[in-house]
Amino acid sequence: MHSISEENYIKAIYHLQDGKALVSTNEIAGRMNTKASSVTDMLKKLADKNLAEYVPYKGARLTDKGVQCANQIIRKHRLWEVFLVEKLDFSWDEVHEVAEQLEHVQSIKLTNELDRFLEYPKHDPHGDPIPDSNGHYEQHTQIALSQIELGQHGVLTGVVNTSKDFLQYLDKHDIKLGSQIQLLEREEFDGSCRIISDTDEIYISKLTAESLFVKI
Amino acid sequence: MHSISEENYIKAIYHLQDGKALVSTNEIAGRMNTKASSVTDMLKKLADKNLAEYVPYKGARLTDKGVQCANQIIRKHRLWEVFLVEKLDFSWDEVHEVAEQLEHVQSIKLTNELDRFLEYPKHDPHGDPIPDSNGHYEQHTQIALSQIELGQHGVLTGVVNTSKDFLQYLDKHDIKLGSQIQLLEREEFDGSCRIISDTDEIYISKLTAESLFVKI
DNA sequence: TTTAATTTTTAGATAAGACTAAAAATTATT
DNA sequence: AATAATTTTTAGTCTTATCTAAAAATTAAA
Repeated sequence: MHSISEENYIKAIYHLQDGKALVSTNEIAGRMNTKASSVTDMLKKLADKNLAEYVPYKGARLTDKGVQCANQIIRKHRLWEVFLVEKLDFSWDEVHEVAEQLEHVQSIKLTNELDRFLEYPKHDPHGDPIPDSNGHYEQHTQIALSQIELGQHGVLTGVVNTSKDFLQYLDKHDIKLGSQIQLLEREEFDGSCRIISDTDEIYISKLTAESLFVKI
Repeated sequence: MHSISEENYIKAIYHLQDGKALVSTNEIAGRMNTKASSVTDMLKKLADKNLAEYVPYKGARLTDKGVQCANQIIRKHRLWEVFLVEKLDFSWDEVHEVAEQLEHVQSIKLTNELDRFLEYPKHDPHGDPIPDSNGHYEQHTQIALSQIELGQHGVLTGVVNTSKDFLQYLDKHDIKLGSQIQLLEREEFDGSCRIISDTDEIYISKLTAESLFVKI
């Protein structure tokens, strides 16, 4: 179908184009650790294949066909992440690199059977939604833990910070997707919070509270 | 580590070199659907990397390092085949193509965790042995069904013919790896056999009997 | 054992994808 | 608005892995 390189560009543009009319060559180069000239070459190719609209000197954006393609890659990536964490005991911070490889395996049957085997998960281990076989997904109403009211509780559904250090910090405190979280107290002067995660009472910083998303 | 192309050549040489002192360029080209000139190029490269010994005009053979590498690729391939059949409901004849892709994913942790998840299977769905993480495997004592004595029984441990048609034929008659098989009768004039597979009594041709291997 | 047939290698070309350096276009600044 | 700074593209090179066609080596046959 498409080369691994093409797929990686499609994915990068998809993640960058959120809202924006056009994504610039340099933005793509930055995200992919490549040079602008390489990006230009690929944008022409993606435009030829009707996967992206490309306006020289202005940037590019995925066509509907390109978005569809991106959704399938993301679907595979996130399903594999669920598999690695739930079945193979990987931790949050270890899955990405391997999922980057697995997402390029071409077999519609493989993807759909994996989906079934995992019992049609709606979100990956970071809380990001998993598109179904038609590319559709529900963006759940999540709110940052730093935004909810005192005493309120919710279920951890996602994180915005996916750095290794942060994910390991969460693991250490046994804060995981699906954890029941209640906000007990918030210090006004520094925004730090006292919360209950499942049964443990812990203190978290403002930055952490802003990085955790819950469904209320 | 090694490119996908290199890995495919290593695998091909490994399967061809059984016993033989050297595998010829043309044999490799034939197995890989490529041209002899491409094989020559790659043999030089593998020799440079100390993965194969290459004697111009004579052929090549894997070094110990090459054999080790081949075993790891085969280990991954066969583990994925088990996964596809046991967990994702693939049939025998559907797994190969997908496993060919999955075997190139680089992550030692992935391979070993998959092995654990599948409970350290000793054989793949075709009965071929799966090397352990050190590259060792036990070649079990299997014998063709056509060779055993009347009345004797065994467990189906492998097939030599892996054509789609043959595997589908076996599925149709519910003959699968691990099936308890007993030889009831053999016609001398054409070598066909009457057998019991688990609970079903069926007739099979000489060719089929020669293609089924059992552990007695 | 000399010629014929086959196999293998070399030489040169091609395609994908990435790079550097220079040129061109765009945006920002005075 | 003219110049400076930045961004983007073009042109040309490199690497990997292929291929074709021709040359060289090996093997088979007369």
